[in-house]
Amino acid sequence: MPLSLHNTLTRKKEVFAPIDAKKVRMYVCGPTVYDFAHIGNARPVIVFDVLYRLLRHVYGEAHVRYVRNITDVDDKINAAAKANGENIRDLTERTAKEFHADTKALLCLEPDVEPRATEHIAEMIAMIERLIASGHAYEAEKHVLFSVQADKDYGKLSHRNRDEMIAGARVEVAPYKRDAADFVLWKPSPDDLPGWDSPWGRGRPGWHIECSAMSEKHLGPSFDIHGGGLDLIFPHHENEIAQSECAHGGAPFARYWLHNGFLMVEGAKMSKSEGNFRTIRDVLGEAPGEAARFAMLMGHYRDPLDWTSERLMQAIYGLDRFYMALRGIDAAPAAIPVRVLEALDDDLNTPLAIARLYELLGELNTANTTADKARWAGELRAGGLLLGLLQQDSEAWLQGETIDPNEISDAVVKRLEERDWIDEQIRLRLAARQTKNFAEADRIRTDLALKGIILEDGPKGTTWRRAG
RNA sequence: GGCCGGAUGGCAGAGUGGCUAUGCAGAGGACUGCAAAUCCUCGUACCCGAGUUCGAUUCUCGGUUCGGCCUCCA
Repeated sequence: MPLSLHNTLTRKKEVFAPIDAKKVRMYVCGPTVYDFAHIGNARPVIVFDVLYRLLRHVYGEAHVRYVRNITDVDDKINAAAKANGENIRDLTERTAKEFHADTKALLCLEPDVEPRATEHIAEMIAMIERLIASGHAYEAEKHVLFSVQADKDYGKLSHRNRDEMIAGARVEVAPYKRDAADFVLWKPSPDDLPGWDSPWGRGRPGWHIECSAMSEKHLGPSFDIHGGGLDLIFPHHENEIAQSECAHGGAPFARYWLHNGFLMVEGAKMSKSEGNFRTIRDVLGEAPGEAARFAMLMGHYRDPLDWTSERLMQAIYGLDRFYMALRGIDAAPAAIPVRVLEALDDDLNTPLAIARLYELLGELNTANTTADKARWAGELRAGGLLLGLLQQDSEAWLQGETIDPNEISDAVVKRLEERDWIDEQIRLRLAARQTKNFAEADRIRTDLALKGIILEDGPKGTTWRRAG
């Protein structure tokens, strides 16, 4: 079954066919680095990571190029830097670093290229000049504006026409605009804000132009997939299309547009005033990154997703079951199971893919022979691969984070001591059981349970894990 | 006001014009010194109304409701 993706451009599911199968190209709008990323920002990062993994599987790792930008020039950044009295550059560097730590914890692969807006100012200026030359943009009072009337295709992504846009009550018409729908490509910067010399004076770019300039540089004028949040369809992506296609003499920009749905927290829209604002860092304090990732993929990427503690608990419990079943089994190498691939091929149906993983779990748990167990464990591991799940060691998941012996710290020493202590308790309990002193054995079990350690007696001896 | 997307059992969440989703929770059973894990068995479903059809949760229309976007804001 071929890979099919829902294309916002046509509002239909279409079979995916890249321009060049040897060079599949994807661009995803990345973060504006002014503060910790929130859990809503994590959604596209995880979703498109799954798509990236899938594309690499289908076309080969060397034949996929994934570009995700970092917006490091923006009015929100300027405002945030002013608010904390921080140097703008320091703020963007620090925030970008935190973002990388977050994505790593969420088990996302790094994009092939992560261009920054401030490093592509020259490309943006060049593109703006081309737009002016071709009559699609004009200068007015040190601003450069894109002329919507000059683009007959304007509105094809969001499916709205110019009149409908003007009908919106919230349009504010700047006096220098020829048309209310025109948007800024370049605007003047005062001395206390970031700015670059340009043919129109010292200034900074408008929001949309960076993606057009960076995608052109790193992927070429036409490429395969462009992704981002649903809220970016209009105006951001619509304007990107306008800029790029007009700058490229009408050559089609991205062919498949993918948009992930919105995220709510505990049934309500996430906002600082509601008190339910949740950063990725907050979530990582509540659960391991793999659980957050699993929780995110439990919903289909285009549907709204309600981020609740209940969902996170279910994800943790689900991973507990998978890793418990995989524990102690030497998984046989396996290809990605067809049933999982099929689910993902159908417009990234991750909830169905997860259901298929549960089917494999059932097979594993009911397998009778060592060979069968090895086989199903292998399929399960392989099935988790494209989802970025089930790749770690079972003990590491069940007993807490892995301990890096190279990292000597009080915390690590304490954890190692705790492990020795637990092993000792298990030995004592075993001795008690052998003399049928069950009261003592149960006392040890209860004692550990109170500390969140669950003992499990198996045919090969007693193992332990932390309670979810 | 305009454009768009949802609505499935207690919860999460797939899918289909007639036939088991899957997971959690719940009920019963097996196994077990206890526990954990696992296995087996069992309820409860497709927002409302009309239409198309032999038959609709699945298609069409209308309604209700939730959510998103409507210009510098992820």
